Amino acid sequence: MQQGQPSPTYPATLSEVAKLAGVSVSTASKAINGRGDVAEETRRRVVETADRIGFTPNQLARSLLAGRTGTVGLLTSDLEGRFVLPILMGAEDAFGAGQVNVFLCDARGDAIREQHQLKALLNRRVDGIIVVGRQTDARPSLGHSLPVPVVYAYAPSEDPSDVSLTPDNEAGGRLAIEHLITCGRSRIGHITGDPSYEAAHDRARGVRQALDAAGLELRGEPMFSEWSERWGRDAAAMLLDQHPDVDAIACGSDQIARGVLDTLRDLGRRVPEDVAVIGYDNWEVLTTNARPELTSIDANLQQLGRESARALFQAMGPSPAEGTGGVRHLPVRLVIRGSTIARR
Amino acid sequence: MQQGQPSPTYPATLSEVAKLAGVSVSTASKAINGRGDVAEETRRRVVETADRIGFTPNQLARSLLAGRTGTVGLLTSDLEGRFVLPILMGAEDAFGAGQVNVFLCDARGDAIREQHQLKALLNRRVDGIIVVGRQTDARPSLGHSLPVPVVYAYAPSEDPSDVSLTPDNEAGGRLAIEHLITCGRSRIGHITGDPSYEAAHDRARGVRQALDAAGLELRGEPMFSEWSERWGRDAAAMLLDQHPDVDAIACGSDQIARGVLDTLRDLGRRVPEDVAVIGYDNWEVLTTNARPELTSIDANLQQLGRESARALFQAMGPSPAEGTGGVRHLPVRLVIRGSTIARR
DNA sequence: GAAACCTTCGAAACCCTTTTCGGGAACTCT
DNA sequence: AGAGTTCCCGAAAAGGGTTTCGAAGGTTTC
Repeated sequence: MQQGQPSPTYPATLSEVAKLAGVSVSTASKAINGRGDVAEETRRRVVETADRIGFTPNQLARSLLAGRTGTVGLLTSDLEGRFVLPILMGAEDAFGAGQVNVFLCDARGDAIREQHQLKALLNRRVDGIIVVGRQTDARPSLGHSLPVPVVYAYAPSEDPSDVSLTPDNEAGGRLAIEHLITCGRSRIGHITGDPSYEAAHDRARGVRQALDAAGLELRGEPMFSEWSERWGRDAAAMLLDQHPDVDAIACGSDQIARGVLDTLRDLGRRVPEDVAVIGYDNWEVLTTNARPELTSIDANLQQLGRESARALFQAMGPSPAEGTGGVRHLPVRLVIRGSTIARR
Repeated sequence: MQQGQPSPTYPATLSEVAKLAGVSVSTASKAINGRGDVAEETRRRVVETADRIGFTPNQLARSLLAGRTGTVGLLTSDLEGRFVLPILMGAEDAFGAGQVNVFLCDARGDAIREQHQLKALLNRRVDGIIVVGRQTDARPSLGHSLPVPVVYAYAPSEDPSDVSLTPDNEAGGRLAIEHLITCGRSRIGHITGDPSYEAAHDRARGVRQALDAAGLELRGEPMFSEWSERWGRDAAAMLLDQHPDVDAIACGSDQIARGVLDTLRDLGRRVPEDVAVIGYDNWEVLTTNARPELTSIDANLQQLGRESARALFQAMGPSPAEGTGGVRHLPVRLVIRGSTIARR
């Protein structure tokens, strides 16, 4: 079935519309785009014809002429897409759906591949590029010899004259501790992840700052290892062994927090009555299914995406607004659930 | 700093290369693309010049002429990207990185928005479209009046003459049960998710088939509700209450399996010694951090992406190979971990 | 020496749309 | 009636590359 039937071809071209309407291509163009002087009757006839045969202008030809394509490249090395997808959605929002389309390229963490993808994007004449990393550690700049503006999201560029947007992890650490203090806690431990991630140190620094500000001391040292539930379980056991009096644990990720919750349950400590627990990332699949549900810090990634898109848009515009370079740290948000405040 | 310095412009055009090399544009084109008759010495000179000024052909112009753009649209309504990203990566693999670029559009589950995005993709003259759903339930076809081929991945099209690729959930259900039987289990329960998902029923059907084939009976009925840990916990409690003798539980998702594991632990049942547990999806963040690590069924999504890309490529080619329509169910894979076989 | 042939290069058309500019027709004013 | 306006419309160029075809020049053959 269906065979032999030629697949429909692309919509008619402007010249076909013009021929059918009995005008020249230039008149047809002007009639459709509402530009120039075209008699009302002619315009109506052209538009009608265009509608009838389903004419839509070829963006390729339009882009070639205009020098702008209305496309943006999203160059990522975030294999899982936990960061890149909210950012993509935010970008789509900011650009207005359908106005700008996004080429998504995954460099798989490979610098060679990244160069390759970059070149492909430039050959397609994208109007701008957003680079999304998978860590908040600074990454090498793509350089300033590119013909289009670049915005670095999540992972900032090493070059301070680039435009970078990244979540404010330090503020996140502070926010977590301030919340715990508000909940009446004072004997607080901190279990976090891989020490090779700057995010871990930034959050730990925020934790310290908030504790200092409140005149409190951390129970033990911040515990670094890896971003896993397993480590969360093990670390919680160690922490409770050395500091049995802790009444709150701030965690560097939701995964770690899940592990911490497991250990607390195993040891018969009630959450949040005996020990409050707060996670980080607000990864819903983990937070909303925990027992009890997990309070967490949300990095507002979709917002980050919107802001990145806005910054790029700004840089793509006619007046690129000098001096906007540097790393912008975007605010994070506390999401309160049952692991820090008992359900009434 | 940096201000006043004009941002670098796009690379030189072919005519500039031609002028510098002292030849015509047509000769330059032929020299660079290795076509036509060009003297070796001339070719060398042109290529050298092109390299020197960093010439790369403008894909827009090339596409306009060729009628093919080397771009593909990925139209998704999978908000979380759990399915779309492996598929995207598989597609990139199959196309060859840099050869084909992918426009990723998120329709947010809105049909109007989908039409909008579709139109935008067609105006950009994509060579083909992959539609990715977030469920394996059949979805409305985009129709056959499109100028480019369409492949439906994960969510098949309702129209059997469309090309659809989806994981074989029935086989997955069978595979899970066969594995449990191999592990020596015979008193098996099945806890699964939202009954409005066809995937839940397909998997349950596979479970039945494998049990029938082995002459076994399911303990109780398959339990449907939602794809959450919470439901997994509650359902496991109910199942163990009514059928205390179960020695294995097949779960409809990894989230449910995590909940089941929690309840088993609370009730003091050892896993896998007393009760074996198997999940579904092989969502690594959940499976590898469970206690014990969770055996699961992997839908091979990256493979699905590769196959989708291949199918699209085939359909995009000169001989679209009639009669390839219909739903292809791709094989799934068992990933064995500690929740079904005790560590030695 | 002329005819036939080969090699190499360039002019021009083409893809599709937008925009500029000029010209024709109708109309108004003196 | 002739000059000056106004109103529409179309020819042409531009954007950057590819391809076809013909021409120029040199070489071989009779």
